Amino acid sequence: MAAKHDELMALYQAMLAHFGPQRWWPGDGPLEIMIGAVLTQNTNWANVERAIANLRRSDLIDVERLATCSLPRLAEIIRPAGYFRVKANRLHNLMSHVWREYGGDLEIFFSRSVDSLREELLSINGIGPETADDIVLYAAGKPTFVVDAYTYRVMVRHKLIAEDDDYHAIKDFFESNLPPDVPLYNEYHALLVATGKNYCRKIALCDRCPLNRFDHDVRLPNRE
DNA sequence: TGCCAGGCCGGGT
DNA sequence: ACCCGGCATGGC
Repeated sequence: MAAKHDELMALYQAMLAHFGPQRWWPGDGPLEIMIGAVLTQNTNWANVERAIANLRRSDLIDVERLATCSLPRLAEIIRPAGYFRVKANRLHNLMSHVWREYGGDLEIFFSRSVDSLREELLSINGIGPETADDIVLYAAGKPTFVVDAYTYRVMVRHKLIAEDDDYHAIKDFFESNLPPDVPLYNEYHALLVATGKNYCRKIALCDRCPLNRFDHDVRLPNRE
């Protein structure tokens, strides 16, 4: 436990020293964070920002209006985010749930244990483990560790996890070796994203990838 | 020009 | 229990 904790903190400090504080989530308020979490599924954040700007222009940063907006109209508004018909459904599912069950009151929705909130989010069609954890950590401000493609890429590259570890195994590795500290989980995930963007995508090619320079530039722990 | 981006679901084996 | 195709825009 202690050894893994130290390695994880060394990685954290290396990333922080190189990239500086990321100050996530790059969105305004809990509701926009929830919206962004859905829209950014497998999608570049720049496109998500356009979609959110459209929602603002249409005065749709609102649980009730999102829950009652027609799907074709919602889809057209979020078009720049890609997968727009799928995401219109997912956004609608999420907002309808919060509207129906909590009258759109996020404070009430978030007033429960991490596990209870996470399970409830996962029960909504279109909300998978990463989107649920994004919402729990960044919108609700509760300690859950977010795992995504960049997390996997960085952690496998440094042999801190196995290639066939699944979402829960990776999440559990962090949570078992770090204290449940919200600011730490927040910044850690954001730094993994900043770092992961600079790693080549195909692990098999990594040894010859020029971006391996980050092993030295950043002085990330590099276990051979 | 083709590849990539902060997933998730549903159907087939 | 896996494996896979589908979903889609915009930037480099």
